[in-house]
Amino acid sequence: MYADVLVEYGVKSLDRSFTYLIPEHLNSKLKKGMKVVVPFGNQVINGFVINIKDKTETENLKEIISITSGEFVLNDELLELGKYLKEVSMCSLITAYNTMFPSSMKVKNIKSNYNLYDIYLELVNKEAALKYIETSKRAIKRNELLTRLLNKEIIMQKEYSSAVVKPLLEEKLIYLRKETKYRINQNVSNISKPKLSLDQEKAVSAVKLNQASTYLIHGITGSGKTEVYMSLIEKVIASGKTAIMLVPEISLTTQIVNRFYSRFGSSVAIFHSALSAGERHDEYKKIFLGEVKIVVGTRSAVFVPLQNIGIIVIDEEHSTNYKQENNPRYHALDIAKKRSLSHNAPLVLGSATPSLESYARSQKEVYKLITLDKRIGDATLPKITIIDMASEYKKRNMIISDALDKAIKEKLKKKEQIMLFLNRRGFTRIVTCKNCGYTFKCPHCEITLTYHKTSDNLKCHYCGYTVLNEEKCPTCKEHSLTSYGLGTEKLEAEIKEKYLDARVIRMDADTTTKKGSHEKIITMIENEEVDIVLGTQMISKGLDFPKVTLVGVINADDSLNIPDFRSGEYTFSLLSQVSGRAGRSTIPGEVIIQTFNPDDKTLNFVKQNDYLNLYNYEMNIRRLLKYPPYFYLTSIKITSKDYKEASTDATNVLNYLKRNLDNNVIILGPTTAAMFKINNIYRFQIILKYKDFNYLKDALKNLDEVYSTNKKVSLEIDINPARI
DNA sequence: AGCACGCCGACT
DNA sequence: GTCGGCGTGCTC
Repeated sequence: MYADVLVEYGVKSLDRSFTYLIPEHLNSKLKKGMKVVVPFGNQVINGFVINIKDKTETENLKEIISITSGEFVLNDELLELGKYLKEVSMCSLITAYNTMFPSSMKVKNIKSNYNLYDIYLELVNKEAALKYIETSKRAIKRNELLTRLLNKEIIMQKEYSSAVVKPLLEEKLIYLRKETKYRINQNVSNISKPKLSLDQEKAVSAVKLNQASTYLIHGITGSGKTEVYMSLIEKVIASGKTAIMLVPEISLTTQIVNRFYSRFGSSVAIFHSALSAGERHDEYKKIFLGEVKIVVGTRSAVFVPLQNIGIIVIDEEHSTNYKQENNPRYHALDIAKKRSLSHNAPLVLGSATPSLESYARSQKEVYKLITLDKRIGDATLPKITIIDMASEYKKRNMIISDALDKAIKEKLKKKEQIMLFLNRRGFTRIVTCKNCGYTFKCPHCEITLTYHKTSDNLKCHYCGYTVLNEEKCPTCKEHSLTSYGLGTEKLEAEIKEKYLDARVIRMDADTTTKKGSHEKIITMIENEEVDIVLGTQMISKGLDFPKVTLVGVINADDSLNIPDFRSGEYTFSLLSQVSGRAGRSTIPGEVIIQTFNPDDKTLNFVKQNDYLNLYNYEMNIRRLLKYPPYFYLTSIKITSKDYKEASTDATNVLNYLKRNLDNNVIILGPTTAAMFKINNIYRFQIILKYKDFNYLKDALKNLDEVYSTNKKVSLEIDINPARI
């Protein structure tokens, strides 16, 4: 028998299988979907079996050395899914299969055994034990052990020393029973499930099970989408099937998974990239063995080997986190759709601010639209005010406007909580010299450095490059450095100074680096140990604190000004999410948005909480400028350490595309990419706009093939990029 | 990806 | 004379 094997290198030049002879002793054991060790050239490497056959043309075959996949095997559905992943993301097949395994099991690193056990002592038979106790009265400990076992007590091996246990084992009076021990264990505490509102009931019954349709739940913040997901999943579980629930980021899995644990107990597994290798192995094992029915996780959880899937839910479906930014550049939504089809199961997308693509599909009835437009209980949407910072500047209010100041003082007096949102970490943004105009920039990325006061240094937020803060300007040696811009660190200092009695906490990438610090801050807010929470996007999503009644957006302009055609959509979504943190229970909430563009359309749609008009307004622009959802995009980045090489090859790629694509495809560029120089690598970009991917599929494949052997210049092809 | 093979330049 | 630079080609 022979096996077709993919080798472990995820490079394009090796993206094909090699045939090996299966040695006699592996003949019955080896199956496709398993990992193996094979000789390759004059090295010994890892491989992955994709096919087993009894005939071959190839001569001089080498033999497979051993099987290394241990307990896990990819099933037929997942083997097919891998081919699909390769197709939609243009990665090599082995890269596709690698991303589908938990990384502890990736072909590259094989650790012999991740399994953990609890070991219990068990009696072989009663009579022998009784006889032993009778005849060896002096063995006090051993007799005690046997007596306890006779009384049906559960005893773990580690309760007794080996001096006690070993002789009993040798005399075959007792034996060891191993029970798999999982690192993550749920505490099952059945909370009574809340009664659904009429709207929620309707939403639940609108979703038809056992049918591969896609639904879009457009539900405003606080409208109880999670409860709808849980009811649907409950129905699915009751019918004997399983469910995948995707959330956009790891910090949200912890929150959601706790709700799932208390509702569904031990039938829930958690799956995301921040689990330790051992934890991931355990969760994967539970899923693989069918011990759990529900998997809650981030993007990568869309590949879990659940069988008999009855529903897939993608919460916050607009989140760009569902698109992987590096190889393989897949979107969890595409994978979920594929799996929904193979399992004949509904796919449910939910968001308060759906992506334009998804909403457009719901308008064309490709997706079935379900709307939830009321908050749960007596909660109402917060009142939103827009403040013009230009006139505040004239009053010398550089950071906090009069209106926000008044509101903060009022809430502090009432002992309610306040959230301040500023989407920029660090202290100040730019440090320049007033004398000669010198600006500190990252030597590797050409990005202005951000000053961090706590560590008194300047950091590049792209590559992490750090220099000590200087007193003098490095070029003109004058003491005339000043800084502009505002980051969360400076905001924190300002707030602490301004509201002396308030308890303030900052939540951003710099204060949540340690494991568990994120949860700690959340607990502090929940226990009302803080009055003012300030932070970046981290505070915008999913958090549900009933005592928060005021949200202040310090500077709404940052996200409006990012150079991406989606900046309006992105700003609307972000600010709606942030605003949604206010007034989630009985006390009405209030939101104050500070900006230099008070007349901006997007901000006024946020103020009116008007998704539909944002949608219409944006769609008009997208249609005129030929952007998604009217056209699809593919971005091709031409990157190299050598500026000249990158530049000339960018032109070469352009010429190739011009020659090989018909005029159905619009070619833009090459331009320097948004982040032109990152980590000393220069990046040029070409954008393609088209209606049908088939117009460019072959040309892209050829390009990719040609550059697979180029060591100086590489191509990054991103189909449907989340950002350009 | 990694490694051998091979063909040119400057050194104990 | 030889050591070593990295361009090219191949791996069941």
